[in-house]
Amino acid sequence: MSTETHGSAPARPLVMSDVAARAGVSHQTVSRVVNGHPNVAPLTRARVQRAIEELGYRPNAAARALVTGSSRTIGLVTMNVNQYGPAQTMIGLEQAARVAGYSLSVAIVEGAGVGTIAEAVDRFVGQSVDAVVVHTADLEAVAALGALDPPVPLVAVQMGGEELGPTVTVVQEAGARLVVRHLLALGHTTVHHLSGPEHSMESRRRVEGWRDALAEAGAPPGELWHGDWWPSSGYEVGTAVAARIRAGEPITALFAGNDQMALGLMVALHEQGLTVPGDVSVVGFDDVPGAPYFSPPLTTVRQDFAELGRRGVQLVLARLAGEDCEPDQVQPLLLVRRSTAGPRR
Amino acid sequence: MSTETHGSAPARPLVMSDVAARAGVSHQTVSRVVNGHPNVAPLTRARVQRAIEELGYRPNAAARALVTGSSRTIGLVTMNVNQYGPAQTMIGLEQAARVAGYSLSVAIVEGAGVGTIAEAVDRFVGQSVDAVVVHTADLEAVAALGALDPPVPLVAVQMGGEELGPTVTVVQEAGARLVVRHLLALGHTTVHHLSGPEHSMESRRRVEGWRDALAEAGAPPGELWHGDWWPSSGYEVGTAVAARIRAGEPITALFAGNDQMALGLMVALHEQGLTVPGDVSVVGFDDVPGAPYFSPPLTTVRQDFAELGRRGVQLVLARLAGEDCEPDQVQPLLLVRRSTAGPRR
DNA sequence: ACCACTGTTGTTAGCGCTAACATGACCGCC
DNA sequence: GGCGGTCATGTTAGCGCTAACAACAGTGGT
Repeated sequence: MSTETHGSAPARPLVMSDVAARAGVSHQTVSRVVNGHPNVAPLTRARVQRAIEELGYRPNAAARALVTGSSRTIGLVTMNVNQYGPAQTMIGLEQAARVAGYSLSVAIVEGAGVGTIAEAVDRFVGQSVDAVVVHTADLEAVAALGALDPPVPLVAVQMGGEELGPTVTVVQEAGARLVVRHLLALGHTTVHHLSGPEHSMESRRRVEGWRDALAEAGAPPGELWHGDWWPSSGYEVGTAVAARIRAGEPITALFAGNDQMALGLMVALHEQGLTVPGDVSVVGFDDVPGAPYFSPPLTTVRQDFAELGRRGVQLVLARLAGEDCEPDQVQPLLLVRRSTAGPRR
Repeated sequence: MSTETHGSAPARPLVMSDVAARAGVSHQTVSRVVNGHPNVAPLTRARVQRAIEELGYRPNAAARALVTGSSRTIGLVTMNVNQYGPAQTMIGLEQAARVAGYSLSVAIVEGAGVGTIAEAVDRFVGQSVDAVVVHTADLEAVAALGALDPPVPLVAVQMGGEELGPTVTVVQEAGARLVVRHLLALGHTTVHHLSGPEHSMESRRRVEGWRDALAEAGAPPGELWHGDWWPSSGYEVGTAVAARIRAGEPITALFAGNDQMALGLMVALHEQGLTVPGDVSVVGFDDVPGAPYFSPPLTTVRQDFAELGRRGVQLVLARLAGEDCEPDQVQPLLLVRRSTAGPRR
C-alpha cells in the first residue's frame, strides 16, 4: 500500500545483511552496490537495488563513518546570522555542501571571542567533521585561527582580512574605492565614513580602501566614525552630523559601512530637515533586500554573499582532495541608486 | 610548550586504549571516566583525566554513535534564513541545542516543496540524527509532515498553523488582533491588509485574526492583498493604493504582513505624495532591527523568534525523554511607534 | 590443453567505542 | 571466620559497516 514499506515492520533496525539475505548475496555485495563500486554484475546490482527499495534500507552513517574515518560533514562556525550577509553566506555554503554530498553542522557563536571559536572548532573535531569553515569578520578571531591547527582542514571565509592560509575573501577595499570614486566623480570634495566596529576586519579594510582612494585622488582626508552595524548607531552619528551641517560645515558625502547604518543615517538627516541626496549624499554597503526601498533608494555596494559561501566549500573540497589551494576572492559591485547626487553648489 | 600537546605527535589517531595505557587502567575505565559513570575511584578518575588532558584525547563520535545508536545531533530543516525571523529562530534553536549537548545539522530548503522537505528529513534520518525539527510556515508542508513518519521524533516549529503533533507556534491571530484593535481604537473605520503568500500559514492566520477582530468590532471588512514578504510587493500595492486614495477612496489604515512589505508600502505612499501616518496609518509585523528607523518609525508586532527556537528544542528533548508533550505557544507583542495615528478628519 | 588475467563474489578482520558480565577486593555482620 | 553485599576494575562481545584478501569462475592467447 504505502510506497515506503513493501516489506513488513518499517521502523526497526534494518541492516545490510537483511538486504543481503533478501537479495541472496553477501552483505559485502550490498555494500558494493550501495557505494557504487564498478565490479558488480548488472543483474546482481539490480536485484540488490530492488531489495534495498523493498525493504526501505538506509545505510548507517555512524558505522560508515567509523570505518572510513569520514563523516561527510562540514562544520560551520559563524556569527550574526540574523544579519543579511552572514545568513546569505550560510545559504551558499549549505547548498554547495549538499551538492557535494556533505551535510552542514552549524555552530553560531556569540561575539567573536577567540576562545569561543576555538571551542566551537573543538566540538566539531570531536564530532569527526571532515573540515571546518569559520566565517567571521573579526580581526582577532582570524588571527587566532592560525594558532588553532585542528586535525582537519580549516578554511576561513571572511570579509576582508589577511590571506593567511586557505581563505575566501570579498575584496572590501575595492568596494570602498568604488564608492569614493563615484562620490568624487559627482563633484564632492571629500567623503566621510561611518565604519563598523573597529575590531572588524571588514570595516578596517573598507576604511583602508576609502582612505587610499581619497589620497589617490588628492582629496582631503574625510572624517571617520565607528558604529556597530545597526541602524541606531547610524542614527546617532546622523543626528550629530546634521547639526554640524546646519552650522555650516561643508559635509556633503557620507559613506556608511553597511546599509543598516546608512538607513539610520538618512532617517536622522531627514529628521533634522536635511534632504538626501540634495544636502548630502549617502552610500551604504551590502545591498540588503530593502535597500531599493529606503527613502531615497540607497546607492550601495553589492557583495555576493552566497558566492562567498560556495567558494568556501570549493576550497574545502580542494583541501580534502589534497590539492593546494590559493586564496580566493570575490569582487563587489557598485549599485548607483538615488541617495547620491552632485553637491549643492 | 604548547598547551595542547604535552605528549608527542599531536594529530594522529588517538584512541581510548592509548589513554588507558598511559593511566595504567583498562580502556573501559577510561570510558567510564569519559562518560561520568559513578563507580570509579576518585584517584583513578583523576589519573585518567590527567592522561586525557596530557594526550589531548577526544572520544570518537562515530564509534560512540554506532554503539549507542545516538549521534547527539538534531537536524533542522528550515528555509528563508536570509530573513530576520527564520534566522533568529535558528539562533535560538542552535543555542538551546548546544546547551543540551546536541549539535545542530542544518538543511536549508528552497521553496516549500513537500518533496524537498521529505528529502531533507530523509537525509537526516540517514545521518542518524536523534530528532528532526522542521521550521516552516508553509501550509502544505506542515500538512505533509504528518504523513512523513520518520523513525525519529519530528517536531514542527511554525508560525501559526494547526497543532497536530508536537508543535511550537507563535499565535499569529493574536498578533493580528492586536493590530486591528489598536487601529480601530485610534478611530479608523476599518483596516486593510497586505498579507504574505497565500500558502503561508503564517499569513493565513494573520488574515484570520485580522478578519475576526474586524468582525468582532462590527467594522466593515477590509480589503485583502497578497505579497511575497519582500519590499517590492509592498511597493507595488502601495502605489496602487495611493492612486485610489487620491481618487477619494477612504483608505486610512494598512496592516502589512511583515515589516519589509510595510517598508515598501510606505515608500510608495510617500512617493505618491501621501504622508504616514497623516494620510494613512501603516503597521508591520516582526519588528526587524531596522523598524524603529524606517520613516516614520514603524508600529509593528514583535515576535520572539529566538524563544520559538528554544521551545522547539525543549519539545525535542521532551520527546526524546519519552515524555508526552503538548503543543506550545509563544505570544506576540504590539509595539506602537510613529507610523500610526488617528485618521485625518 | 594450459596459463595468465580479468571480473565477480564471498570471507574475514577490525574501525573505537559501550554494555553486560566476570572478577576480586573489601566491608560489616551474625 | 565465613557469607552476602557493595564497590572498583577488567574481560568479552558486538554495534554496522568497509577494506583487504581469497576463491572461483570465465576468457583468450599460445
